[in-house]
Amino acid sequence: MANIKDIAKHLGVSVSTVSRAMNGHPDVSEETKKQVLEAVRALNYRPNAIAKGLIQKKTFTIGLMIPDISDPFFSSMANGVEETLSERGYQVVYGNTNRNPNKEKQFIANAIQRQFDGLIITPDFWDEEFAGLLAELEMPVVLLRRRTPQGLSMPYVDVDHYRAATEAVNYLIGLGHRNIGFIGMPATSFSGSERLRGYMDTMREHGLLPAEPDVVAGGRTIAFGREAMEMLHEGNPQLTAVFAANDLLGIGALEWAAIRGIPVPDQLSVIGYDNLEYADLHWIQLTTMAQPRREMGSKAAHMLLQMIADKETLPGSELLEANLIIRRSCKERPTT
Amino acid sequence: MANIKDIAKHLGVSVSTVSRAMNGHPDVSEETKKQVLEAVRALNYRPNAIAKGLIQKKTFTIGLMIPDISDPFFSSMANGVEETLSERGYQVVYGNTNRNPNKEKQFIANAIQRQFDGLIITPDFWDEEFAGLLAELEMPVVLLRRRTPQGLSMPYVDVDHYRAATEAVNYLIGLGHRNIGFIGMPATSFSGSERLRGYMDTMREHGLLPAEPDVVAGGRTIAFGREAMEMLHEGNPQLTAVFAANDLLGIGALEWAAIRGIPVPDQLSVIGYDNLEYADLHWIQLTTMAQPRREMGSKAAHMLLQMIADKETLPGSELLEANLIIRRSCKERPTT
DNA sequence: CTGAAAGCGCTTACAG
DNA sequence: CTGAAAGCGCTTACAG
Repeated sequence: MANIKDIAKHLGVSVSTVSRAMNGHPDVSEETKKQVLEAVRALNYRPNAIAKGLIQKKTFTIGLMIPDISDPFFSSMANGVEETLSERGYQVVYGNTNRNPNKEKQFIANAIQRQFDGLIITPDFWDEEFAGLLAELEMPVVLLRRRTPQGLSMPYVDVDHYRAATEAVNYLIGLGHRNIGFIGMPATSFSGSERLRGYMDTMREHGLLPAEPDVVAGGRTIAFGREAMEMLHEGNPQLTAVFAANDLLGIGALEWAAIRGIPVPDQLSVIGYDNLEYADLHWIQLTTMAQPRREMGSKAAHMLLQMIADKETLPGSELLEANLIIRRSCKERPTT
Repeated sequence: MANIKDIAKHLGVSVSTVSRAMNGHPDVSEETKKQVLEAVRALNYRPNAIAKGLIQKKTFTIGLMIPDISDPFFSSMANGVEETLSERGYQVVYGNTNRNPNKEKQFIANAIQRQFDGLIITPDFWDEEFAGLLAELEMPVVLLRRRTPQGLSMPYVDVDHYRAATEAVNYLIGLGHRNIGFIGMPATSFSGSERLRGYMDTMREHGLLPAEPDVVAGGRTIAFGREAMEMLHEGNPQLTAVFAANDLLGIGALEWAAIRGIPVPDQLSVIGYDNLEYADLHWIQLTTMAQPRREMGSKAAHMLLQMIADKETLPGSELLEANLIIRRSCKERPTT
C-alpha cells in the first residue's frame, strides 16, 4: 500500500504539503492541491487511519455495548445508533455482553485501550468494580435503556415506562374494564417495576385497588405469560382485561385464551408493551405500547456526538414517550 | 492516561524493558517483570492499542458487513461471528449496508483505511467497481451467505439451498402429496432460485412435473405469501401442499388459509424455510427448513482466522446443511 | 505557500 | 538480561 511518503516522493514535495492538501488546509496552492489529489488517485493512496488516530488522539470510533444484538429490541436501537454515527464518519464497534459482568468489563477495558471516542452502553451490572471503571473513564458515555445510578453523572436515554403503563391501564379503564390483571417481569427489572407502579397507581386513582391475586410477576417469556394468565384466572375469574408488561407475556396470555377457547377480545382484553414484530401477526394483533427503539438509538448517538464536540457541558438525560398502538386485542368490557 | 514512558520513568528502566515485560517476552528477569506488572497496576496503565497496531500492522479488528443487523437472520449470524472472534481478542466492527451499493463501497474503503485484519461480508451488489475494490484488497475476506462470483477467489460459507429444497419437497411427497405448489422469492435472488430448482427437480424426479400455475414467485413478505397462496389456489384447487421459499411467505399462506377457514394441516400442508422465531408460535407451528445461522457466522469467523494465520493457503468454501424442523403445519395428504 | 523537524505511543532489531 | 535508537505513518507548530 502506498503511503504519504510515496505521494510526496512521486511529486517531489514534502509530506507536510501532501498532508495539508489532503486535509483541505487553507494555505496550499490550488495547483499543488490538484497535483496531490491526482497522485493520490494514481497511486491509489488511502491515508492510514491508525496513524492519524494516534497523532490526533481521535479515532472516530464509538463503542456500543448491548446485551444481545440478536434481540430485536437491541438491534433496532443499534440500527439507530449506527445510522446517525456512520453519517458523520464514525464507526461503531459493538459488543454483546450476554448479560455477563466480565464481558461488560472486558468491553470497557477494550474501549480504553483502543482509544474509542465515546461509548453508548446498556449495562446490566453495577458492582463497584464496574462503577469504578466508568468513573475513571476519560471518555464520554451515554446510557441507553438504563438510568444513571447514584454517584455517576453520565446522561441516559430511556423510555418513561411509568407514564406508558399509566396510559395502557387508562386505555383499558376507558374501555369500561374494572377488573384488570397485571402480568409482570421479575422484580429485579427496573423497567418492569416502573410498569407495575404505573399499573398500581392508575388502578388506585380510579378506586380500583387491585387485589393481590390480580398481579403475577416473575418472567419475560411467552411460556411464563401463559402460566401467569392461568394463575390470574384462577385467582380472579372476574378479570376482563390484562396488562402484560411486555409483548411476549401478552402473547402468552393470548395463547392461554386460545387454548381455553376464550375469545379475545370479546371475553378478554389484552394489552402488551414493546410492539414486537410478533404483535402484528394475523393471529395476534396485539394492542401494545410501542417503544421508539430506533429513535432511542439515534437520540443516544446525538447526545454522544454533542458530548464529544463540547467536552464541558453535559447534556440532560431524555425520557422518551411510548405510543399506544391499537390493534385488535382490546374491546369494551363485555356486558354480561 | 499513563503511558509506557511513565512506567519506565517510575521504575527507572527503559521503555523497551517495560514493553518486553508486558508482552511476556522470554528474556526478562522475573524480578523486573514483577516490578513492571506492579507499576502497571499502580499507575493503572493500559497500553495504547492504536500505537501497537500502527507498529505491528495488526489491529485485531474485523469488519462485518451485512445488509441489516435488525433482521434476525443477520443478527444471529453476527452473533456467531462476534462470539468466536471476541474470544480471540478481536473486535468486530459492523456496518449495515441497507442493500445500498454506496454504503458497501464505503465500508470497504473504511476497512482499508482503518487497517482491519480481515472482512466477513454479505454483499448485494457486484458491479465492476466493487469487484475491483475487493480484488485489490490486501486483506483476507470471506463471503457469508453469498457465493463467490467469477474472477474472485475468496472462500464463502453458505447453505446448500438446493439440497434443502429437495429435502422439503421430499418430505411433502413422503406424506403422500402429489399436488404441491411453490411460493417463491424474486427471480433475482440466488438462494431463491436454488430453492425453486430444488423444488422443480424433485417434483420431476417423482413424475410430478408441476404445471405452471403451481409456481408463484416474486416477493419475500407475509403479504406476498398471502396473495401468492390465493393465486395458487385459483390456478389449481387440487393443491394439498405448498413449499414456501421462506417462512414469511409460508406464514402468509397460513394467513390465507386462516382467513378462508381452510384447516391446516388437515386440508392444506405448508412447509417454510428459515425457521424464524415466528415459526414456533402457537398459532403458526410451521414446519420448516432451519438454516444454521449462528453456525454460519462462527464458521466464517474460523475461516477468516485461519486465513489470517496462514496467508498462503486459501481454505475451501463450505456449504452447510439446513435441518428439517417438524412442527404441525404438515400432514398426510387428505384422502377425499 | 512550503519544508524540516518533532512527536503520537508503542515494538524490535542491534549492541552490549 | 537491558538500553539506545530507529521506525510505524501520519500531523502540526515553527521557520522561512
